[in-house]
Amino acid sequence: MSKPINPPISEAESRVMEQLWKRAPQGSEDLVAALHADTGWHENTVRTLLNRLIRKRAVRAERDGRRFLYSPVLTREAWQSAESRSLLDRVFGGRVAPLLVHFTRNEKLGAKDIAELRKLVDQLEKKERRHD
Amino acid sequence: MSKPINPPISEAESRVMEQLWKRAPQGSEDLVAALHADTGWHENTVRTLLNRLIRKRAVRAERDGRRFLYSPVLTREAWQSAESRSLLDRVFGGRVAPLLVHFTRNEKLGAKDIAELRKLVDQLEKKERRHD
DNA sequence: CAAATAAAACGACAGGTGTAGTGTTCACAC
DNA sequence: GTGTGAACACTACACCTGTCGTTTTATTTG
Repeated sequence: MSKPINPPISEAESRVMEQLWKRAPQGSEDLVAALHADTGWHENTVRTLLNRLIRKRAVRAERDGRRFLYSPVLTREAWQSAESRSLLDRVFGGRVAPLLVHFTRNEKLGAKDIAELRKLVDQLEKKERRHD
Repeated sequence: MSKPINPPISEAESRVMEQLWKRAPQGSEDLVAALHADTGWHENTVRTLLNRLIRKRAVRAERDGRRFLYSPVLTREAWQSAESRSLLDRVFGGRVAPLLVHFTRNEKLGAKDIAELRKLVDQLEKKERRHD
């Protein structure tokens, strides 16, 4: 049983993940091209990041003839969850309410955001009543 | 005019800030004691962190006889804002709604949390109407 | 086959972080 | 005025990150 390790992925690494979440599998050529366009990174920078992501079990590489095809293993949702939870624990003592207060107070929300939030609250209340 | 630099403060450094946010100013003795109790850190570890925080302009030290008294310069709110914004930009593409959806969906909210959220939404809607 | 090249592997290096160890200073107790 | 000890300063060091450079290997082509 090889212990599954999933260390946090770094900022630069997450840029690579973004590409893979958009489309997968992809060969390194495409990844290098897209990321060079986005960030100016050198080819080897991208390869290094890919290898680090593989070591972290966030990406899988499968041979395709002479090259590799890369696919994400970590999902975007799982990553968002991990990062969100980290913020919640580190910065807001694990309590959701202060975090939500912070975001609703300090970020400019458009009418659409507010509508969406209201829908969420309605749903939450309904579930709460059903569940009491 | 020395340009004011405020690099991000690290995880360990934030633990020191927490102590200073609870009470300030404090001498290093108290800080060392509290953080040793909380984390097991050695005295010198705490001093190193304090010095790094001073270099980052997040903490101020004033002489008090032969010792120093330390006070936070960075406020907890400013730090929370910076960290939150960083998550928002890095992980949610700067869009608040998906972040809120994520938190309300994936974190268990108690009745109190929900009530608080509803109050917030009500306020937001009122402001929105006033402001249309 | 030998040369050219593309892809991958491996190595590098500076700056940040976590976590101390060692050196220095200065008031105080003789 | 000398030794002691608390508080501070300086140094260390391994690991992570961002960012490549260099070397090896496999493939294509004249």
